[in-house]
Amino acid sequence: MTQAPLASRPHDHSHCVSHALAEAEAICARQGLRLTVLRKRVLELVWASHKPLGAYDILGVLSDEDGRRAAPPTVYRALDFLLENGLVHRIASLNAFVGCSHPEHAHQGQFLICRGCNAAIELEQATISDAIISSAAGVGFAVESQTVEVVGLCAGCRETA
Amino acid sequence: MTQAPLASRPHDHSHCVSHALAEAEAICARQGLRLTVLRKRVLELVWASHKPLGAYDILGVLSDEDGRRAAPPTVYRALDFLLENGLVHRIASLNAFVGCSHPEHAHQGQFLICRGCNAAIELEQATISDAIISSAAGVGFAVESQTVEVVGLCAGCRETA
DNA sequence: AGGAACGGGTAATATAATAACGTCTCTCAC
DNA sequence: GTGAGAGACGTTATTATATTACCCGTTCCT
Repeated sequence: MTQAPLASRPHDHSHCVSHALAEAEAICARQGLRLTVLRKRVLELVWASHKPLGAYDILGVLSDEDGRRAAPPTVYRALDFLLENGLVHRIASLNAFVGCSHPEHAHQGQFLICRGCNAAIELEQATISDAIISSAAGVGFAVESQTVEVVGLCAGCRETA
Repeated sequence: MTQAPLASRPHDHSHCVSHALAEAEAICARQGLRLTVLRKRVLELVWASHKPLGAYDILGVLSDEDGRRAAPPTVYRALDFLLENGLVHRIASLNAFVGCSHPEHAHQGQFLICRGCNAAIELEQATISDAIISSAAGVGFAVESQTVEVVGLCAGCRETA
């Protein structure tokens, strides 16, 4: 049994944030991408917790914090950039966004979403994607992208309950 | 290799529709549920093809066909009923609905969505859900519901391409 | 300097879903 | 049979999510 992921247990969360930002800087520098102030701020907000955050929540914070009421495209453009470059994931079943735990390499996220604490735990299990790919192949279907989003209770919330 | 599912190859689709409606009637009768005219019509529309259909598409058809402009709650209530009773599935990544191929028993659908023809092929593979459940268990997470939605190309569209 | 590419502001609109309230019609106990 | 309650559905309004179109300024390249 592997160690439970950080998202599902108490931890010094500021490490997550600073680590994610530093990694984003490094990746963008390496690939010649511009991590602008806005994009960095949006990434920071998404990483503010392990709970997926809606675009309009981000919009609300941005609007509050600098007085100027930000408009949707501002946030969606930043999110598009972050998505395209693998720095955040979109959770389709929640219409929300969460920081990517492993931005250093391309991958499809698999998410465990706790209905107790709302945290999204990112997995990257070959057993799951392999099962999907081979089941699909069995009916002649060629997989290009996968969405795996699971709702349930994380270890912490199960104890509490 | 199992036989390719109907959704992914040419077939007499009217059989799908009449079979689905008959099965829905039977299930509702058995469980004392009321498959009203509206609910039946919505189910029929969802089954009109194997392509997931948006709530507002359904709304459009209903409005057109009987002159009275139907309102969103009309459709959403019918869809809620059909979802609760396992007669249709919702595809979160498309905000759309598709007829359930196996309404006779409760299950979570797994979907292969073809980006060529837009058809959604429903799977029910234990290998996939088992992989998910055991990966989740590995981090102490108890699964309650799964969303598995895969985009790619179906057998027919691969040939064509 | 000229101009393409990019980032981002702004207004409007599209798309998806829900809330709140009213009415009608069953059904069932009495 | 009648009235109370439940369920189905109409109607209006509102909220939530996302995109389009257009503009402007900066940067970078030549």
